[in-house]
Amino acid sequence: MVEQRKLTRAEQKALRPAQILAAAFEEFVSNGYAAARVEDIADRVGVTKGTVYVYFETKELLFEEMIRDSSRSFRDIALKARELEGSPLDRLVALIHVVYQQLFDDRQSREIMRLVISEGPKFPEIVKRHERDFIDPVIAEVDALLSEGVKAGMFHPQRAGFAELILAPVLTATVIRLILGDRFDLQREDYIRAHIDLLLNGLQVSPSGKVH
Amino acid sequence: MVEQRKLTRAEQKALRPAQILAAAFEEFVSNGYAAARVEDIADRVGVTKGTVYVYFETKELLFEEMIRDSSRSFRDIALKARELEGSPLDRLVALIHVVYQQLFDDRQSREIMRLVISEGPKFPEIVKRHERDFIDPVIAEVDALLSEGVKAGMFHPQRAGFAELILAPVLTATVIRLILGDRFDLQREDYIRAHIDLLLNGLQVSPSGKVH
Amino acid sequence: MVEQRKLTRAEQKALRPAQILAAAFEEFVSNGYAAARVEDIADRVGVTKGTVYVYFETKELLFEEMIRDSSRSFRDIALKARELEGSPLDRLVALIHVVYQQLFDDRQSREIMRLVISEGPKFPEIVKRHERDFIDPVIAEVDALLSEGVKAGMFHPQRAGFAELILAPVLTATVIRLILGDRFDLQREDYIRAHIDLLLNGLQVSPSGKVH
Amino acid sequence: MVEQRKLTRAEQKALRPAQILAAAFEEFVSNGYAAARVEDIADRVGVTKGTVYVYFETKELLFEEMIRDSSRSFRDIALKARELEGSPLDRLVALIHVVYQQLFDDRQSREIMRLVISEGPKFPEIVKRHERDFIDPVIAEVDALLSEGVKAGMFHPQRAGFAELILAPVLTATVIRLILGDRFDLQREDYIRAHIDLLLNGLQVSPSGKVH
DNA sequence: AATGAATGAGTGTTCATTCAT
DNA sequence: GATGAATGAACACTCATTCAT
Repeated sequence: MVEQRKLTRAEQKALRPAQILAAAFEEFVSNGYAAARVEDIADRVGVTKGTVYVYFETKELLFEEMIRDSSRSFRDIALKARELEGSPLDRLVALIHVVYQQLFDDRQSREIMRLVISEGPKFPEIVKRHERDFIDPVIAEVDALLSEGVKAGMFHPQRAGFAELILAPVLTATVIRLILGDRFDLQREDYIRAHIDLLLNGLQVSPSGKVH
Repeated sequence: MVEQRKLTRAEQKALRPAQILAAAFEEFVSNGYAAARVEDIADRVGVTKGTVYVYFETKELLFEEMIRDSSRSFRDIALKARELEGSPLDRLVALIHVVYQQLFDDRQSREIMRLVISEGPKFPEIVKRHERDFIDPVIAEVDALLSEGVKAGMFHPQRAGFAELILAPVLTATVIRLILGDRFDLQREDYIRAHIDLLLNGLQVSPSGKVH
Repeated sequence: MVEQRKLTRAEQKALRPAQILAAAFEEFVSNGYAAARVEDIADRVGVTKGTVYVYFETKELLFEEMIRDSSRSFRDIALKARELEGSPLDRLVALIHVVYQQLFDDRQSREIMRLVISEGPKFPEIVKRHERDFIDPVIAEVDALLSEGVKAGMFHPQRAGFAELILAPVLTATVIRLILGDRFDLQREDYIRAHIDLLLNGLQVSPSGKVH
Repeated sequence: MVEQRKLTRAEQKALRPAQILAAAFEEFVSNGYAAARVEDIADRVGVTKGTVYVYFETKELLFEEMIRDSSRSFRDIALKARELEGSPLDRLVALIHVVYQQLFDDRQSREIMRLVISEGPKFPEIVKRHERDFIDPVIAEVDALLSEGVKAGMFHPQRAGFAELILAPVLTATVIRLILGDRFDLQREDYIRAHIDLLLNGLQVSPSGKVH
């Protein structure tokens, strides 16, 4: 207790913003922006409403800072994508695994995605930032990998035109998980294996050039 | 428009529910459930708040009925899926096209998807209904097609395990469109063609059995 | 049905006001003036709100007419009081019985009394009418009886000064019944007998002139 | 009044509930539960509607707490009844005086009685509490006094069967006062004297055992 | 006469925000 | 910095009343 109090006085206050942001994440995620109550956020931290306003000017600014704060693991996708090594194929497969880890597995990322979808129309800034910081870089990275693979003769040029197609199964699994919650019961490992296998090799037994 | 003032009371009345539901769709889509105002819905129809309550008991019930009402083209996916004819491959391709039309192209379906994602936690009934009426039937239909194709020796058994993978590109495009709105600029035809091509034939030039 | 319809067409309408007044009595009694709903009154009759307004201009006027209409058995007390015959004592006893019948026994009278107590401050006219038509005449009649009895040497002059004292037990029983409702379990006959016995003969074994 | 502005926030706050309850008493008494407006209660205190809700969750709970709070002098009847000393006769007479003081004289008690009569059907809890805390104890006390007096040979056994009869004149005077308001002009002292005299000695000059 | 759709003025309640302590 | 009492602007919902049919 002696040491805790020493930490407390000085550090308690330093921790406040982070505590409030964490509480805000939970409340905004559970209720959405409009229905979340500042008082419930304060209660979660164990302080009163007024205290929240000491650190954040308005509910709106708190929301925006919370989104920024909770997008960390989101932004890590782009970071990790850039650090990959090996052949284009290896890096593609590794990148896919990264997205499963950072997006599908990570509750925070998933819920931020929900909030971007639901509150986007009201907070265009947030959408733009996510586009700039996450979507665009990842798409760019995938595009680079694909070009490289095509140049190396590994990937079919006409099938490497859309980066979105490469990651679609992760995004789809994530969205379904957002919608169904705990009821979504996916064999994660099998799904990822099938994802990569299908992506690389295709569904048909006798591949044809026919386009439908 | 020419004979609009000919509408009798009785005709007016018969139209009211549909008018209100249409207005409710716009308001709930723009603002989300909590932030939408019953009065704005009424204004949109050109009536007063009280009139909305003549037809819908509460804001909550209005929301639920609006979701049900606006899910029509959503539910048509499952309907149309069942009517397809031809080889498993033909039907698979046709089904994919149906989903682009009914989900990706259709603003109503897209926005309902946004609302299911954002309001789902608060309206579990709605999620369950969508799961039962849309998600499950479509997954089942795709699964049936895949089994049939495998049996016919057309599809690789180990790559036909997850129906979600087949449709992932449509869902992903839809979600990105929800997030980016008008800024999402996709070459629809090329994307669909690439989707199907990649799905059937795979990305790699020399397919391998290697699993990553 | 044949004969009923004949009655219906012509008489249904003649009955409407009475039906509405009866329904209004129930609703106003159950909920009080402010909380009663015109629509509930209409529902009770099996017509729509508009019909009530065909017969009664406003909720307020309906309330007032209902009170007037339902005060019949109330007003009969004064009427019956005037028709009594016999010695002052006989008439006094008979009058007491009449009040038990017309007020304590009669649900309508009791509930009108409740409404006069509760809505009186908002409807002073109603109170004045009740004072003039019921309270004053009955008090006057009792006073006349008492004077006569005193003149005849039957009643103690100093104990015959307040008519209210004579009827207090009936009013009290009625008020308690209003408050407790079905939980009020009074041995009616014994109570009336004790009322009259006590009134005439007093509680003390050795009466004294002492005043406390 | 001189130092009124000296009140600190804390002191103000400590007073608020009592102020609101007092204001609520006036508004509920004047208008009844349904017609009373929370805003008028707030205005009376000099605060805004929101402030009332800081202290009382709902209008209904405010009403119930107000009734409880304003029933003090009501409950004192039972308390004072238990502290009486002297012969059964003395105590009976003293008890009657107590009821005149605490019920007939006291505006708060009278108006609470009005509210119990008018709002009882909607607030059965309140009625039950009043029955348990006030009606039953007083009846019990009077019954005890009567039994004692009968045992002591002071009271006629057959005329001492109903406690209600003993107090009926007070209740009756109170009810009439509730109905007539300021127009009720009673010679209080004479009435009380006549009440007790009549109760003890009876109306008849030559008492008879005859029962009517 | 009867209907019932529509109105609009209200009313209870909520909640982000402020500010004196 | 932290509090929490107070505010006031909203907002869902109600209901007496009207009126075209």
